[in-house]
Amino acid sequence: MKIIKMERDHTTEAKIKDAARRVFISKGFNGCTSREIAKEAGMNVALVNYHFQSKGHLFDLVVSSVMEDFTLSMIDIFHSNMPLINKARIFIDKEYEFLSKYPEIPNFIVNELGKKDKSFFECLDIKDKLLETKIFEQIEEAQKNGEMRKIDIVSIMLLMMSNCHFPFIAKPMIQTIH
Amino acid sequence: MKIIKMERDHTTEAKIKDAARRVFISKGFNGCTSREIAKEAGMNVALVNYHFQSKGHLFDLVVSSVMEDFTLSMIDIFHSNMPLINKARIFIDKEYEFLSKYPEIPNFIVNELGKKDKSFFECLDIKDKLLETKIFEQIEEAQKNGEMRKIDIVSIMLLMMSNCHFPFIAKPMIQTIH
DNA sequence: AAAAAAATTAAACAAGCGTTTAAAAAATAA
DNA sequence: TTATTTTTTAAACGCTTGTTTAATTTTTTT
Repeated sequence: MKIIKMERDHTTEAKIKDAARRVFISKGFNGCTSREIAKEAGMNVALVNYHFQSKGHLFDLVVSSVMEDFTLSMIDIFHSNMPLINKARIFIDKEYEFLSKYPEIPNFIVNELGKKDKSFFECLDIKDKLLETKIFEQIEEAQKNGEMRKIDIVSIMLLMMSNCHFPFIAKPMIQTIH
Repeated sequence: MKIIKMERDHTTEAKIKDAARRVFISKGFNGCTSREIAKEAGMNVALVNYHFQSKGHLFDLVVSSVMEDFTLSMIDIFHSNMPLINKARIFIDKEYEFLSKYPEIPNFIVNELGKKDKSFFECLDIKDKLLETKIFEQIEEAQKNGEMRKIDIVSIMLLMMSNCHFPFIAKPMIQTIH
């Protein structure tokens, strides 16, 4: 293990992590092997464990990385001072932009999150980051002013995300039926 | 292999298939083992292969069974002579009823369908059964009469299913964030 | 340039996998 | 009953899995 890193995207570690991300996302934790990840990275199998201890640990790093990507644009929008209706519009736009780029991620998150220990995700502090955002106060105010019907934010986000994500998640099902 | 079956729900075959259904749905094909299924059924491992040839074949049977359950209530509603708006309401009600009973199924379908060979699902003739339904003509008529804005049926179903299924699919994600 | 540390490799490890075998048990047919 | 077929079993098969080892190559330090 290096002490001073090269901080480049082409170190062995980075190559393996990138390969792992691709493979894990498309096949899931149980659907792939350490050897497959190593091959995708063009590396020897033993290097996976040399640099990342275990397949499970590497997987946790990938999940963290994916969740970060996933929540980043979302948090950004919520932080801004735009009016609520604009936030909703831009949120949906950004969601589709993200989903077009990484169509496999919703399914990956939804799938692999269910299997993992809940406490693992607390350290990702997604909830905290969302709470720092202005959106909650904004919604509360809009509801007081009567500009918006009373519905809690979780339901709102659920509705928006349902319609954004589901088409990507259900793509194989739709292709089968239709 | 029996020639004349007992046709009971308590034959070895039925017990194994039921156990397999439970295990496959909650853990996926790669997430479980033949031994696990056998144990869940209270049977010897070898019986799985004796009665069902292979793990893969048993899985295909489970997928077919699940897809049948999944589409059955849907098809039923579409076949009826109700007005369109009632069909939509009852469709949503039935979806929620089904999803409350089998909350893991949407995720299972969405997940395992993506991995399978497409041609396998053609024999399930879901599309054919949907086409036999009156709903397509009904929609076309409603759109001609101006009772409904022009939007194709696939999009309609996608929207309805998005909002019904996504909450169940995304449950672990929501629990993590919220 | 020599010595020390880090990175990479091929090979092996035990454990678990799906599946098969061959013998015992149970059910059916004669 | 005896004979025959079907069902169940424990054990083993070959193979793949994640991981480790020990030797080699590369890089860094002195």
